[in-house]
Amino acid sequence: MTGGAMLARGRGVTVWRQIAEAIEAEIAGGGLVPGTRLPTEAALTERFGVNRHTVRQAVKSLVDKGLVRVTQGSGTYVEAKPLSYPISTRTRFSEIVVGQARDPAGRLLGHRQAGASLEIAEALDLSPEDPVMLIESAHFADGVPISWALAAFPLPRFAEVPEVYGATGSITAALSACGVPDYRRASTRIGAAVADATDSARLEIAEGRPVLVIDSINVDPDGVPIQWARSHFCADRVRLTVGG
Amino acid sequence: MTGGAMLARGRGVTVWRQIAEAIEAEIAGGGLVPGTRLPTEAALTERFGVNRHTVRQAVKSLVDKGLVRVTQGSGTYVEAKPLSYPISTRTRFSEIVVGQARDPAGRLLGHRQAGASLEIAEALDLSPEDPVMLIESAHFADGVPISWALAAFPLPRFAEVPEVYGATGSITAALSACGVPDYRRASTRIGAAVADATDSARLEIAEGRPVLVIDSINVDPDGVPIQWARSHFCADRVRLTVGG
DNA sequence: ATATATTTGTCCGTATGTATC
DNA sequence: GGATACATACGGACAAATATA
Repeated sequence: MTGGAMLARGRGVTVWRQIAEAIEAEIAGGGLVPGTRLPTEAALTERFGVNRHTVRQAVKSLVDKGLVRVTQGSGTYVEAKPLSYPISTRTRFSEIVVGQARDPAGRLLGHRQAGASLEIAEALDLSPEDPVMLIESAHFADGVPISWALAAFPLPRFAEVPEVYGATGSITAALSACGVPDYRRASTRIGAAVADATDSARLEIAEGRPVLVIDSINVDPDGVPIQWARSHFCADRVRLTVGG
Repeated sequence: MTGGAMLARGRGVTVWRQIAEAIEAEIAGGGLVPGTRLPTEAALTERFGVNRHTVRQAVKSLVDKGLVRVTQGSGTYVEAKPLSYPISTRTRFSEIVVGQARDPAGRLLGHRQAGASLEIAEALDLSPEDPVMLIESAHFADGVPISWALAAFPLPRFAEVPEVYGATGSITAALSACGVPDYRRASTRIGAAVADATDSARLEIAEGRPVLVIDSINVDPDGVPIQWARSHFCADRVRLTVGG
């Protein structure tokens, strides 16, 4: 038995592609649940009766499709299916995650006071160099990093934001503590980039993977801008939706 | 005169970064209009009194920021500032481009009849393998590629789409010729990826640059799905906006 | 159409300052 | 302090793509 019984050689479909499709079918069919580890390269090599490089090429194609993630020294893991992330006037990270039966978390990475840059000043209707509170945070679903963000809040009104956010992991709670019971999304700009070293570390993805970069402005019920944010989403783990 | 009078060495800011910021300031200040060519590497080398490699690193950082584009053998050129692309129920490429004082164009790359894939069948409310017309097209602003798309239309209702689109470069005109005077966007899903060989060729960008991948469904006034499309936007040349 | 010059891309090096352990 | 790794800065040669005469 030389293995590779299901492989059709010399019929126009490369071997690595057949292997990739076989694994993909297992994932789609539910045989491989998100989070589980794929068989090792050695095991796949034996199972399909091919060279290790062929298996690696197949796995690489699945990585490029965002279906699996490889961690050197650990193994290859099935990715969760992308989070569907609606962009609306009432966009709340935790509500979106809970709505898809997953467990949200937010973590404060750091904060500092600074003068508003030109961009932030314009977004928040301030003058340049007016004091703002900058906070960096990371956001997770089921423990997997989804996004990280740099956000700016006008001072002195929102001086307590870092403290409350650090304790609760919730922007909604932090704003509420500052006397803003509700807020809504006033504008959203969406771009894309490739992950740099920071994205790579915070999102636990390789440099060069795609990220969605979203600039947003939230306003209070009176329409006064209270938060500017630039969020970096791991594009492999999220699909933004608007309308329908 | 050894050049580089405005460079501050040994003060914590690297030389290549100072050069990049100097060029960026010229672009922001209007001294370098979009489309114009930057001085050659040799010229910048002399002007700043540094090694060519240092200039190249500065230019590379501007490329990564999407401010300039380099073409081997030709030069490096200032990029146009990104097109602001609103996503709404009434999204029309040509209207958006004209609204920003730029010149839109659409080109038919190819078309073929095929059976609907699972994804397309679901989007258009058909059964799998029902006949659809697939067309590939590319879209430009001022002659610069902005996006390309694969679109599917139900048959036989939209058999004439390729012919009219090929002649006019307008989806609106093609649908109108098939008896659909108006249509609206029913759903939009946004993801991101890195450019593959196809994206690279059609958008005239390097492989590995970011692209925005947008799946959209358009419906006629009765709410019947008439078009599914997967568009690939050059992320360096577009910012999607929603709301505000 | 062909040849030449121009311009960027890549590779081989060397040396130096800085951060880290 | 010493060892090490890494990014920066510089020098030169040639290849590849483009522009031009």
